[in-house]
Amino acid sequence: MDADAEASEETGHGEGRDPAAPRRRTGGRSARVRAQVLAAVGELLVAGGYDGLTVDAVAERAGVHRTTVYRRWRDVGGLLADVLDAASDDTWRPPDTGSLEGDLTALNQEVYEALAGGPGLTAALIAAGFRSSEAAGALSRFWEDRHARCAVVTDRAVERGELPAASDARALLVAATAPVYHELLLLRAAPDPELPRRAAAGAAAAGRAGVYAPLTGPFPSA
Amino acid sequence: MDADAEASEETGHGEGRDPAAPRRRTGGRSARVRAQVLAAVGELLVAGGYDGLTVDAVAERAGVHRTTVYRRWRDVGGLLADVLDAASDDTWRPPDTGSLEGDLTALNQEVYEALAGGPGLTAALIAAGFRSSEAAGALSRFWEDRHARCAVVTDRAVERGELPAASDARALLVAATAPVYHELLLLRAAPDPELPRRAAAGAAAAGRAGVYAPLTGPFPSA
DNA sequence: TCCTTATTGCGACTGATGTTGCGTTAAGAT
DNA sequence: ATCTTAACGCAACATCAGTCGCAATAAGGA
Repeated sequence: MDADAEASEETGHGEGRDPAAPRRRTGGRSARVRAQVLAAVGELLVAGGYDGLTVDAVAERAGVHRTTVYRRWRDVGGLLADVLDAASDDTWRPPDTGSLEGDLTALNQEVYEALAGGPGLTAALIAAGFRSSEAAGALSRFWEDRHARCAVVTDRAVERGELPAASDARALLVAATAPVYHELLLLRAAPDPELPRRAAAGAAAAGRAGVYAPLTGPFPSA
Repeated sequence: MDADAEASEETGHGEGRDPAAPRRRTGGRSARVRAQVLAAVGELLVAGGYDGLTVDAVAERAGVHRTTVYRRWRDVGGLLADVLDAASDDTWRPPDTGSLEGDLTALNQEVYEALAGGPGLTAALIAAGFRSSEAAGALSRFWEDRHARCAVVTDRAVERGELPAASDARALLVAATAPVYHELLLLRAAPDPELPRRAAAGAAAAGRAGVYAPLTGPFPSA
């Protein structure tokens, strides 16, 4: 990761700067190149999936030389990692349907639609995570962010009395969504429109049964 | 797939054979080459993961020429598909611990141990499924076989009264195992020794609640 | 044993991928 | 305006993946 990572300090110190720290030039041309390249990545990805995404194709479509892309992003994984980081500052919120099972079903529906229709962006990013450690890291950050935002789903369910207190939001969310990813991505099963609802219902039932509450008794010790 | 697939007929017909069907030579040298190559694939895979598995490396380690590997297996995906098919005729049986949750936990434990320790064989095969359609097909066959063998877990649970009748064995199995794959393979979370048991408990609780029984009432019609 | 030919070995070739050295452009500070 | 040098463009180079034509080997049947 040598793109971005601009330190916010060492701007006006003048004298006491580290001689081994070159000042980045992030304005003007560099910013324009970056924007062109990231746009080209997105366009090529929706056009031809992961397999159509080569460094050469990106450079050509961005109107930039191959070497520039190699030096700044190293490989396709680095490109996707940058795209993912740049697109993660969106305003996504989990759905609020009024019930735990409804929220989880709606979440699964989003996952289902992102994965069911052919070679989509999501599948390409996940596939990239198996090739590039940079893309894998960006994916982990992306998912961590999504899980943090989804914690409110569990909180609301606890308030409604649908779940025992102190239920593990992450485990519940994984239980609900993992079957959808597993069926469509790993097992490559034929898309079943009932899958989102059924996986959500399973996770919700397990949650109601207290599987994701670490302690079922009233004594938190031991 | 042009390796194996030896037709069992047209052995002694003599006169009426198809002129466009060349007789395969599966004995002696060809069999030895195949064994050497598949062994080399396994050794390289446990040594360096998927990224260390190139056709050239396989050929060199097997003491075989590159062209031979390209002609018989086409690419790395074809190699892995053949390895997977050759290794699938084992005598694997699902565990029988006496309870549904115990069986699912033991299954998840196997998955966990196959995925938790570094870049294992399983992860390499799954990663290959994202690159080669041949490897993806072999993986689908492998998983279908495993799921069929695991149906007995659900049957036994129904007999014991732990599950309602006509529970969907596949959906239950996916609900139990998917979180393990998802955490370790996609989310790349730190291995949690409690994960197999917890995921199994969640699926078992959902199963007990009747989520995987299509009809809860006693009337199977409509 | 001999004959046919499937299969393998060999080397040359093409194209894609990734690297390096060097000259040019322009960002940012003075 | 001027200077320093980070970032870019360019071309040559190196490496790897994959294919093709041809000769050598050996499997399987007569």
